[in-house]
Amino acid sequence: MPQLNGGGGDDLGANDEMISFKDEGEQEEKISENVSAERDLDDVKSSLVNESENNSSSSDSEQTERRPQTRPDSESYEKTRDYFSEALRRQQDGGFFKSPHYPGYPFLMIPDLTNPYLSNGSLSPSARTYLQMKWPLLDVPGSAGLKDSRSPTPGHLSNKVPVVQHAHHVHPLTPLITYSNEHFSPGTPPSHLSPEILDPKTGIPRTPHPSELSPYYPLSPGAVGSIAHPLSWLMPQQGQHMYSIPPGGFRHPYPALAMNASMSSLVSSRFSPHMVTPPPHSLHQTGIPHPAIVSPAIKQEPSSDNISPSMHAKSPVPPKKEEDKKPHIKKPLNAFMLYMKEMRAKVVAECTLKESAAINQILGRRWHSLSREEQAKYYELARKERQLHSQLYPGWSARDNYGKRKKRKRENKPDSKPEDFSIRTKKQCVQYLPSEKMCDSPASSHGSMLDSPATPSAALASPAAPAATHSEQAQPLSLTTKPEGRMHHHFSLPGKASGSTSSSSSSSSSSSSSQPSISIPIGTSGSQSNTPILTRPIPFTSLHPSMLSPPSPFHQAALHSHHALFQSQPLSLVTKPTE
DNA sequence: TTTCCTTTGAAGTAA
DNA sequence: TTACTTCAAAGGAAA
Repeated sequence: MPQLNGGGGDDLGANDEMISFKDEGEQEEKISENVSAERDLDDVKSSLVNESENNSSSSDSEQTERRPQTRPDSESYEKTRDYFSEALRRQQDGGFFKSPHYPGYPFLMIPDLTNPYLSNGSLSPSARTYLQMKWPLLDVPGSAGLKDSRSPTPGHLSNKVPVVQHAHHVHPLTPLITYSNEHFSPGTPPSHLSPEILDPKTGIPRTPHPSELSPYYPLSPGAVGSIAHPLSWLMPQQGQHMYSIPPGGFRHPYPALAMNASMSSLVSSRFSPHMVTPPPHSLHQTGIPHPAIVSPAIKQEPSSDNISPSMHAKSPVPPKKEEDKKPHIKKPLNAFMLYMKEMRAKVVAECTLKESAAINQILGRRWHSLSREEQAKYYELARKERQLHSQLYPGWSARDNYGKRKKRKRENKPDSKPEDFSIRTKKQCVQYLPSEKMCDSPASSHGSMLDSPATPSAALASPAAPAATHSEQAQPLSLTTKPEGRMHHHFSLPGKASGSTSSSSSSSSSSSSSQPSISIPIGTSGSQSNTPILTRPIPFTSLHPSMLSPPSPFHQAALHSHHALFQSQPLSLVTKPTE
């Protein structure tokens, strides 16, 4: 098991985030991955060709058209974020991470800047990218960056899937750039790096109008004039603050001073000037969003009672008004979210599915099918994101976002029996994954959490709950059926159960079981419960046959086909009486 | 137009 | 410490 950095206190997600599982299908998966990698490599190549073609032509008019001048901030940076995610994916698929140099760090997170050169003496692409991110004005050999003055912007991205890839420009930490990729995007250099843009019609370089900065600096309509200088981020003494500081958010008077060296190096390229001198108030002066910031205008999440007391206390402006201006700082993405962002497009392309719920189910299974190394890189990314986020918003707390989203109607109705899952599940189990579209994840065939009885609990182990308790591991695989109508086939596995799953379970449990559904035990947080009582109903048809429980002939057939898997695991069939 | 769905993980709260 | 809740992304579906 790869050890991540010895696991210090701040090393969230390192050792304990490893999900250890393996099954007999892993080899096969690897093979297919290699094939896929080759294919993706070809994609990268072709995309690069397309990119140059697009660059040389003014054919991005379509993209330009779909790029509103006053694009919502969030959209812009989300696109950019996607862009990076996609780029990251391609870079990975391109084999960049196929052979991690550091077993303990299977995911090469940060190039060794002290030696950002490849063995042959050339500057590694990632290092180049990083250098450019770190020192945007640094003229890095290799043309990786500055040539991008004309490179496509996030606006070139399609709505769903980034079209243009800059795989060779993108740093593996691209998800981290989400907090500032508008400004430091390697593939989309900020305007201060390329003060000239090409007139799409004439091709003549010209100074962009502020409104044209939106792809890079998605400005809120009223904030355009706030930009003092394109290089203001490098000139804090006269520039504006690029990143919004949550009202009352900074409890640390000098957030930048709280940075550790590594983080400051990581962050400095993007944030330091602004971190050093927090703005006098919460307003995002430039309107330049941080990816983690959602303008209230975009995401209406009102009610003054949502504002943290500290915000009330520290802000002279009335809560109502402040609320309007207060940016919504989003939570940093966790590992799975990063993975989702990266893989969603792929899954969508493969499966022709569009419903995110279904996609997410697949992604969830794929997530479990990932090797430890693959997961590790996402955990590491997530860790970096959290670090970066915490450095960016030292005073921010996840609690700040509590109540900003409409509470889901879920959970046990007060008048319903808490243990009655079948009654509790009001909503229909959507047939997310039609059988003919069982574009399944490797998980189902290569050892998803369900298919890996060998080490199921390990596969389900949460980073937060690194090692499933012994009791969990020892728990027999139980199949629980519920008779009739609201029958649930509880395919109970010993498992992880992230604490969050309780919420998921709650929401899921609101699913009606008019269709047979399979319930994956969620328990609670890995070490929290030894008894997987709670189950998460999964749409019956959304599951791979291997995930089906035996009661029905179909289930049995499926089970039979996977008997080998189950043979290795204690199996108990439990019929739950109707309650 | 808003919320739900669905996933996992992180972080928060309550007991 | 444990158990539970909320939110992060995504976008079609449903209300």
